Amino acid sequence: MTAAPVPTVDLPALAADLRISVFRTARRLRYQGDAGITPTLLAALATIEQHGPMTPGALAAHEHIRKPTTTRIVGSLAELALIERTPDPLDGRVSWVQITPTGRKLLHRVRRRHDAYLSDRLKRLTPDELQTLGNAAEILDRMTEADR
Amino acid sequence: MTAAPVPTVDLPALAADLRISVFRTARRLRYQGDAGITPTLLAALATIEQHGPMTPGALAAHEHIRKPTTTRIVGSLAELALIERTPDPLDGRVSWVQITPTGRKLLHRVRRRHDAYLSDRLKRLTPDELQTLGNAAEILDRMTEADR
DNA sequence: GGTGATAGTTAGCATTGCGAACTATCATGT
DNA sequence: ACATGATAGTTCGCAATGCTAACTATCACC
Repeated sequence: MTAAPVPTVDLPALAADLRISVFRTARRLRYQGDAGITPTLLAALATIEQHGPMTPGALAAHEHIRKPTTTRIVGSLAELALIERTPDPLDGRVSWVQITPTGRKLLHRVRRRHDAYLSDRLKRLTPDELQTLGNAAEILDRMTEADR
Repeated sequence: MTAAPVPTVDLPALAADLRISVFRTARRLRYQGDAGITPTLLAALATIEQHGPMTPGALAAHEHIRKPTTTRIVGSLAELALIERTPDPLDGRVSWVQITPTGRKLLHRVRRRHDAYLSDRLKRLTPDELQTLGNAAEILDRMTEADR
């Protein structure tokens, strides 16, 4: 299945294909996902764990979402006791959010066992294909991170 | 950049990573560029063009969406004059939708030049990385198509 | 002609993104 | 000290997009 090297890549075509593939896959994942947590919250929680304590503003920048959206996400995560908010002692405007043990546990549990839909489908792929998807995930992350 | 072959693939971890990456990328794409038609409508329109005249039910199956969602999408596309509905002459329950010249024009225009955001970012990648993304798109399509 | 299956619609809900406008706090210049 | 403007976060309301449940209309079949 490994295609021969391509001399010239058709960028617009790749862009169109990728857009539709990613969009459709995301739609499926949103509604097939179990995990007990929505993709939006999961992504935010993962970011908070990965970067340690951070302000809502920093979270917004990382997730590429606007501040009002962040407010709601942080509120939801806090209500689920997955994160904790503490006010900044020096600057009364800012607050800090960090993951709680509960949040960490959920995150790890989700990572380990709760992705049945996706895992089932991944199981049918070859190691090469899995490798490709892993690399692609990393590339997508880097790509969408690149404009700040 | 090409990682060494991995003996055992951590499937759940890959699933979690992929879920988050795809989700975040989709979110970025949804709110970037465009100006004219939403990703949902675009994907549906592309399917209708690709498969020729089809019933709303067939569209639902293809896009993996439910019938009420299809009703709304078809309604929106028809209102924009991008598709046309005609009743089935033999079966009073079914109707057929097909793309109009206007719809085809929009679709092609969008394909050609509306992906500036994505193309810009793709431009910064190496040919290897582009190849990986192209392969990944194909794998994702195959993977999400596989359960009907 | 009655019964159950099928195609599509309507109604209502939840999630998740946005922008505009607001509050509270801080920093700065006079 | 204090007005002015910048910054962090919130509230509000809107729009898109998915769902389920329940409905209508039509068909297929005995």
